[in-house]
Amino acid sequence: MTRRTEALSIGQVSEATGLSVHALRFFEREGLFLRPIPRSAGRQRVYDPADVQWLVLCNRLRDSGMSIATLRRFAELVRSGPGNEHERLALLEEHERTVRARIAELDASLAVIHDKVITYRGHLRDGTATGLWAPTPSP
Amino acid sequence: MTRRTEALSIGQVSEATGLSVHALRFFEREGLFLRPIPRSAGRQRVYDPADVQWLVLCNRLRDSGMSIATLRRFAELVRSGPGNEHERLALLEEHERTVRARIAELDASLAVIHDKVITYRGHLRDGTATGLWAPTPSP
DNA sequence: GTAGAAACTAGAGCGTGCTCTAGGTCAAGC
DNA sequence: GCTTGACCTAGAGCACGCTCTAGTTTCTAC
Repeated sequence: MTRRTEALSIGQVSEATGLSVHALRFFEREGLFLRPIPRSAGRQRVYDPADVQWLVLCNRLRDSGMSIATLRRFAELVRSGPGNEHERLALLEEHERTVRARIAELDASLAVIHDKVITYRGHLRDGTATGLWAPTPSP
Repeated sequence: MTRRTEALSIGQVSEATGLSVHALRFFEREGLFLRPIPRSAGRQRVYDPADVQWLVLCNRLRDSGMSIATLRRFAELVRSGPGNEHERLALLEEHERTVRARIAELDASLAVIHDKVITYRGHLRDGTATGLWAPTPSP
C-alpha cells in the first residue's frame, strides 16, 4: 500500500513558510519549485512537506540576498537531477562569498555608525553637540 | 581675507564619492544635502569638501540599508541645527540596531549555506551526491 | 443547498532607487 | 568663432520583487 504523503493547501504552505499565497504563485510562475506542483480535481495546488522544506531553504537564500534569477538557476540545477553537483556547489560557494562580503561591508558601516552614536552620546553628555555629522572624528 | 574653500564640480564629487552625477542630482531633489548647493554664474552646482564628507557618510548609511526616506529625515534634523541632537542620536541608534539585526540574520543564513556547501563537498568527494537540496542534514 | 472562506487565472500596479533621454546651455582650448 | 565635453532641467523609464485586482470557481460547514 502506497503511503500518502501529507497534502498541503497553498494557505497551509503560506502559513508554514511565511510566504504569501501571492508569493507562492509568483514563485511557481518564476520556476522556483523543484517539480510541477500537482493540482487537485478542482485545480487547486497540492503541496507536500518536501516543497515546504525547499521553500524554507529558498527563504534562507533569498533573505541572504540571492536574487530570484540565481535562485531559479539553482532550482533548475536541482531539478535536472544528478550530474551537476559541481555546478550547484559552485553556485552555493559563490553565494557564500557574496554573503561574507556583505557581512564585512555591514561590519565596516556599523563601525562608522557606532562611532557616530558614541560621539553623539559624549557630546550630549557634555553639552557640546555641534557639527556632529562629519564622518571624521567629530569636531 | 576670507579663505576660499575648495570648489568642486558635480563630476569631481561624483569621482570622489562613487555616486553618479545622476544620483547626485537625484539626492539633491530628494533633500539629502545639508544645505542648498550653490550655483555658478552658469547655473552649475558648486560643491565643497564638506558636501563630499557628508556624502561619504550618506554612502555608509545607504550601504548599510538606510532608506532614502530615513536618510532624508536625518538630513533634515542636521539641517535644522542644534537642539535636536537627541533625535539624531535616537535615529542613529535605531539604525545601528537594524544593522546589527541584519548582520545576525546574515550570519544565520550563512551558517545554513555553509552547511550546504560542506555537505555538497563531502558528497562530491564520496561520490554520493543525491537529494542534496534539503535544508535538514542531507540524506 | 447555501453561505462564506479559500482558491483560481491573467495581468495590472507599486515602492524603491536610481538611470537615462531629450533638448538644450556653458566652459575651455585651439 | 568653433569644437568638444561637461553640465543643466524635467520627466520618463527601468529592474526587482512582490502585491493586488477582477472576476470566477471550488471547498467546507451547516
